[in-house]
Amino acid sequence: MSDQTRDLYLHDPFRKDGQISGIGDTGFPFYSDNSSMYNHIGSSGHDLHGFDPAYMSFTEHLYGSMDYNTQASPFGLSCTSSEVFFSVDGGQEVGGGVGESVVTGDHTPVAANSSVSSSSTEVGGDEDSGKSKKDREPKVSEDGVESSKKVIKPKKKGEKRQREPRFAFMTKSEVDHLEDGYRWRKYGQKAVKNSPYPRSYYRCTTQKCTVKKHVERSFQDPSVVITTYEGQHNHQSPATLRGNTARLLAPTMLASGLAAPSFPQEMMIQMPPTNTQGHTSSMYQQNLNLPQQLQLPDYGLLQDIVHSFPHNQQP
DNA sequence: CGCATTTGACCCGCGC
DNA sequence: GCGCGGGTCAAATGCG
Repeated sequence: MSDQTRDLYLHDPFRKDGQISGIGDTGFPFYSDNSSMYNHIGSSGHDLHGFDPAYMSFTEHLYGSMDYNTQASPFGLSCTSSEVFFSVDGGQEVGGGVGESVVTGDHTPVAANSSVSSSSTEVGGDEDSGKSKKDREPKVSEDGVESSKKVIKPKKKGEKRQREPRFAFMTKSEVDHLEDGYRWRKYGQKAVKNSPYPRSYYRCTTQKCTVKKHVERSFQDPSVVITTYEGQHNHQSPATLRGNTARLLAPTMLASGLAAPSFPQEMMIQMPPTNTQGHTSSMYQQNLNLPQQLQLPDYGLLQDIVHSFPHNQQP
């Protein structure tokens, strides 16, 4: 292959339809809307500089309006500081798919733009999306003997597997699995190509909740954990039920523009300051992938944040 | 004992 | 069509 850098992107969990999303030097994969307002970021080479302002705005707003004492952090993660890089895969089909990827120096991950073109409009599906493999049934031979191996569930042809909207963000943390107020069960782990660190797959343990997330560590910057959420909780966070109601932003909402938010508001609820496990999580906002017609519900903070970004998405 | 994690195998989509 | 990589399943195992 011509360039090694490209190889780094191969493990991009967001890669879809052959398109590779950009990744910063931490290997963080981002979907980004090519038509988004951050394209300039992607083309500035060492983009930290180019992106910094937006990044600062984002975090500043976060902490400006958030009760920092609660150690609240976006996404309800127990983090103490917050540099957050996150990206959303809203599943919106975006015209023109020229992706740009950026590699930056040092360990500051930087957004890279690429086309999102997330194939299937991910939003369309309800809870069943992404479950195409779910209905596996034990293979039973004609005489009723179950074959040892797993089986294929009947699935309609041409029925493309749909995915829930996803968003990802990076967190500087020593622990892989960040506490976010929900209960998760790990259901798989896979080695990530070109990375010494495995990716872990978690599923919300609440019944009927189909939210999943994967967590992997950046191989470029092992201190950075990349968390990708997929789906929408249909229940309240256990933390919430325990009486914690500090509100946080929903990245989802940022992502949104989506027909339906990927996450309920509960997602923004902060849980108790649980960062006792050594997260130093600073979260890096890497790439905000805002749809053009961003419709912001009444999430004041969110609006602030959004407004802090360059305004070239105005019609 | 019940629940969570580990882990190898399998399925699927995609690129070649 | 084949191979690869991502994602998921489920039996085995571990733990409180």
